[in-house]
Amino acid sequence: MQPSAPPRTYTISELAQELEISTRTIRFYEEKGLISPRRSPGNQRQYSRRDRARLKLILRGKRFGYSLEQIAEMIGMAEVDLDEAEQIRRSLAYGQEKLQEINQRIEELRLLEQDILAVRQRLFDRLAQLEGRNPTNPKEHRP
Amino acid sequence: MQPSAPPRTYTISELAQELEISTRTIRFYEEKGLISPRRSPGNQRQYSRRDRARLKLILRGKRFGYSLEQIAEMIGMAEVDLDEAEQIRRSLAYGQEKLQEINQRIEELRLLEQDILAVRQRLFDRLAQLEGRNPTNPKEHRP
DNA sequence: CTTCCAGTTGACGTCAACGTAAATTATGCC
DNA sequence: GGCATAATTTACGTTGACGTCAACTGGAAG
Repeated sequence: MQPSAPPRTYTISELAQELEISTRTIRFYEEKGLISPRRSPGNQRQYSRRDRARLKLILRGKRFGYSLEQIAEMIGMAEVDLDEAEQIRRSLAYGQEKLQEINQRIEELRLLEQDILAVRQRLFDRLAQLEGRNPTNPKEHRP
Repeated sequence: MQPSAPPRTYTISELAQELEISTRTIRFYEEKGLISPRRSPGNQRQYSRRDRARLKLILRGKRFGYSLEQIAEMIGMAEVDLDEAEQIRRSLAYGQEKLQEINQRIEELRLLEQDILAVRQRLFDRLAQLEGRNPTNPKEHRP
């Protein structure tokens, strides 16, 4: 048999470029305990596919207004002073909540859509009014 | 005919309480040009139903990670130095983009859901492993 | 009119989430 | 080895989004 296939790794700048964030940001996430990549013999960070997926999750969470702290909880990094099994149970429960939140958020997006549609409607009406009043001259106002 | 019905107004603290934000926050949004409530003879802010709806929109936008600046654009307060019609056209175009963004975001929420489900799956497996391995544990499964 | 609470305008403080700069070390390539 | 890139740590700076405090004013209840 062959030795296990070489798991593809990424450098920090590769990921930074692909995900369109700075290396500083990635290191910052590590400071906050959101990721913990392996290190090379020369102490350089080596990111696995899993690390990459996690970064994507973080960014996705951010785009929805979650704070890094909330994201950390979501991933299950909190409550480190519990025994592992209990820690996992808590994380599972937390994740359950988050899943429900997501469905609520989808509903909210629909509401946001309605809001924007309402604003558009008003703008549209106002525009028709403006243009309807001055069929020939786009700028003239009352003398 | 009756004189126009008295349009219901709100004080700043009423809104703050209802929307669960501070009065400071509301005034801050005004500083940033996001709302411009009328003033009473005594110079106190009077919020209309429209103002209230706008605040809700702002908060909703925030929950999805939009910055106040982006929200301002969304509402159509930018580019004040254009003539009104052109300004409205821009705002309409911008709104169109936002509507598309919203659909993308709904898709993204589905992805986020998948991410979390994946994390959960791993945690779940790990938990089963832990409990399966520990014979003193009440939840023993092995024969 | 006084009292008292709600509201107003500054001005300064704070905290999260990075940016930036400097000094040092690794890695890839000739 | 020698050189140019790229990475690492440390430290300080910045920006957005408010919080907090102070000094003042408005309004209505007694």
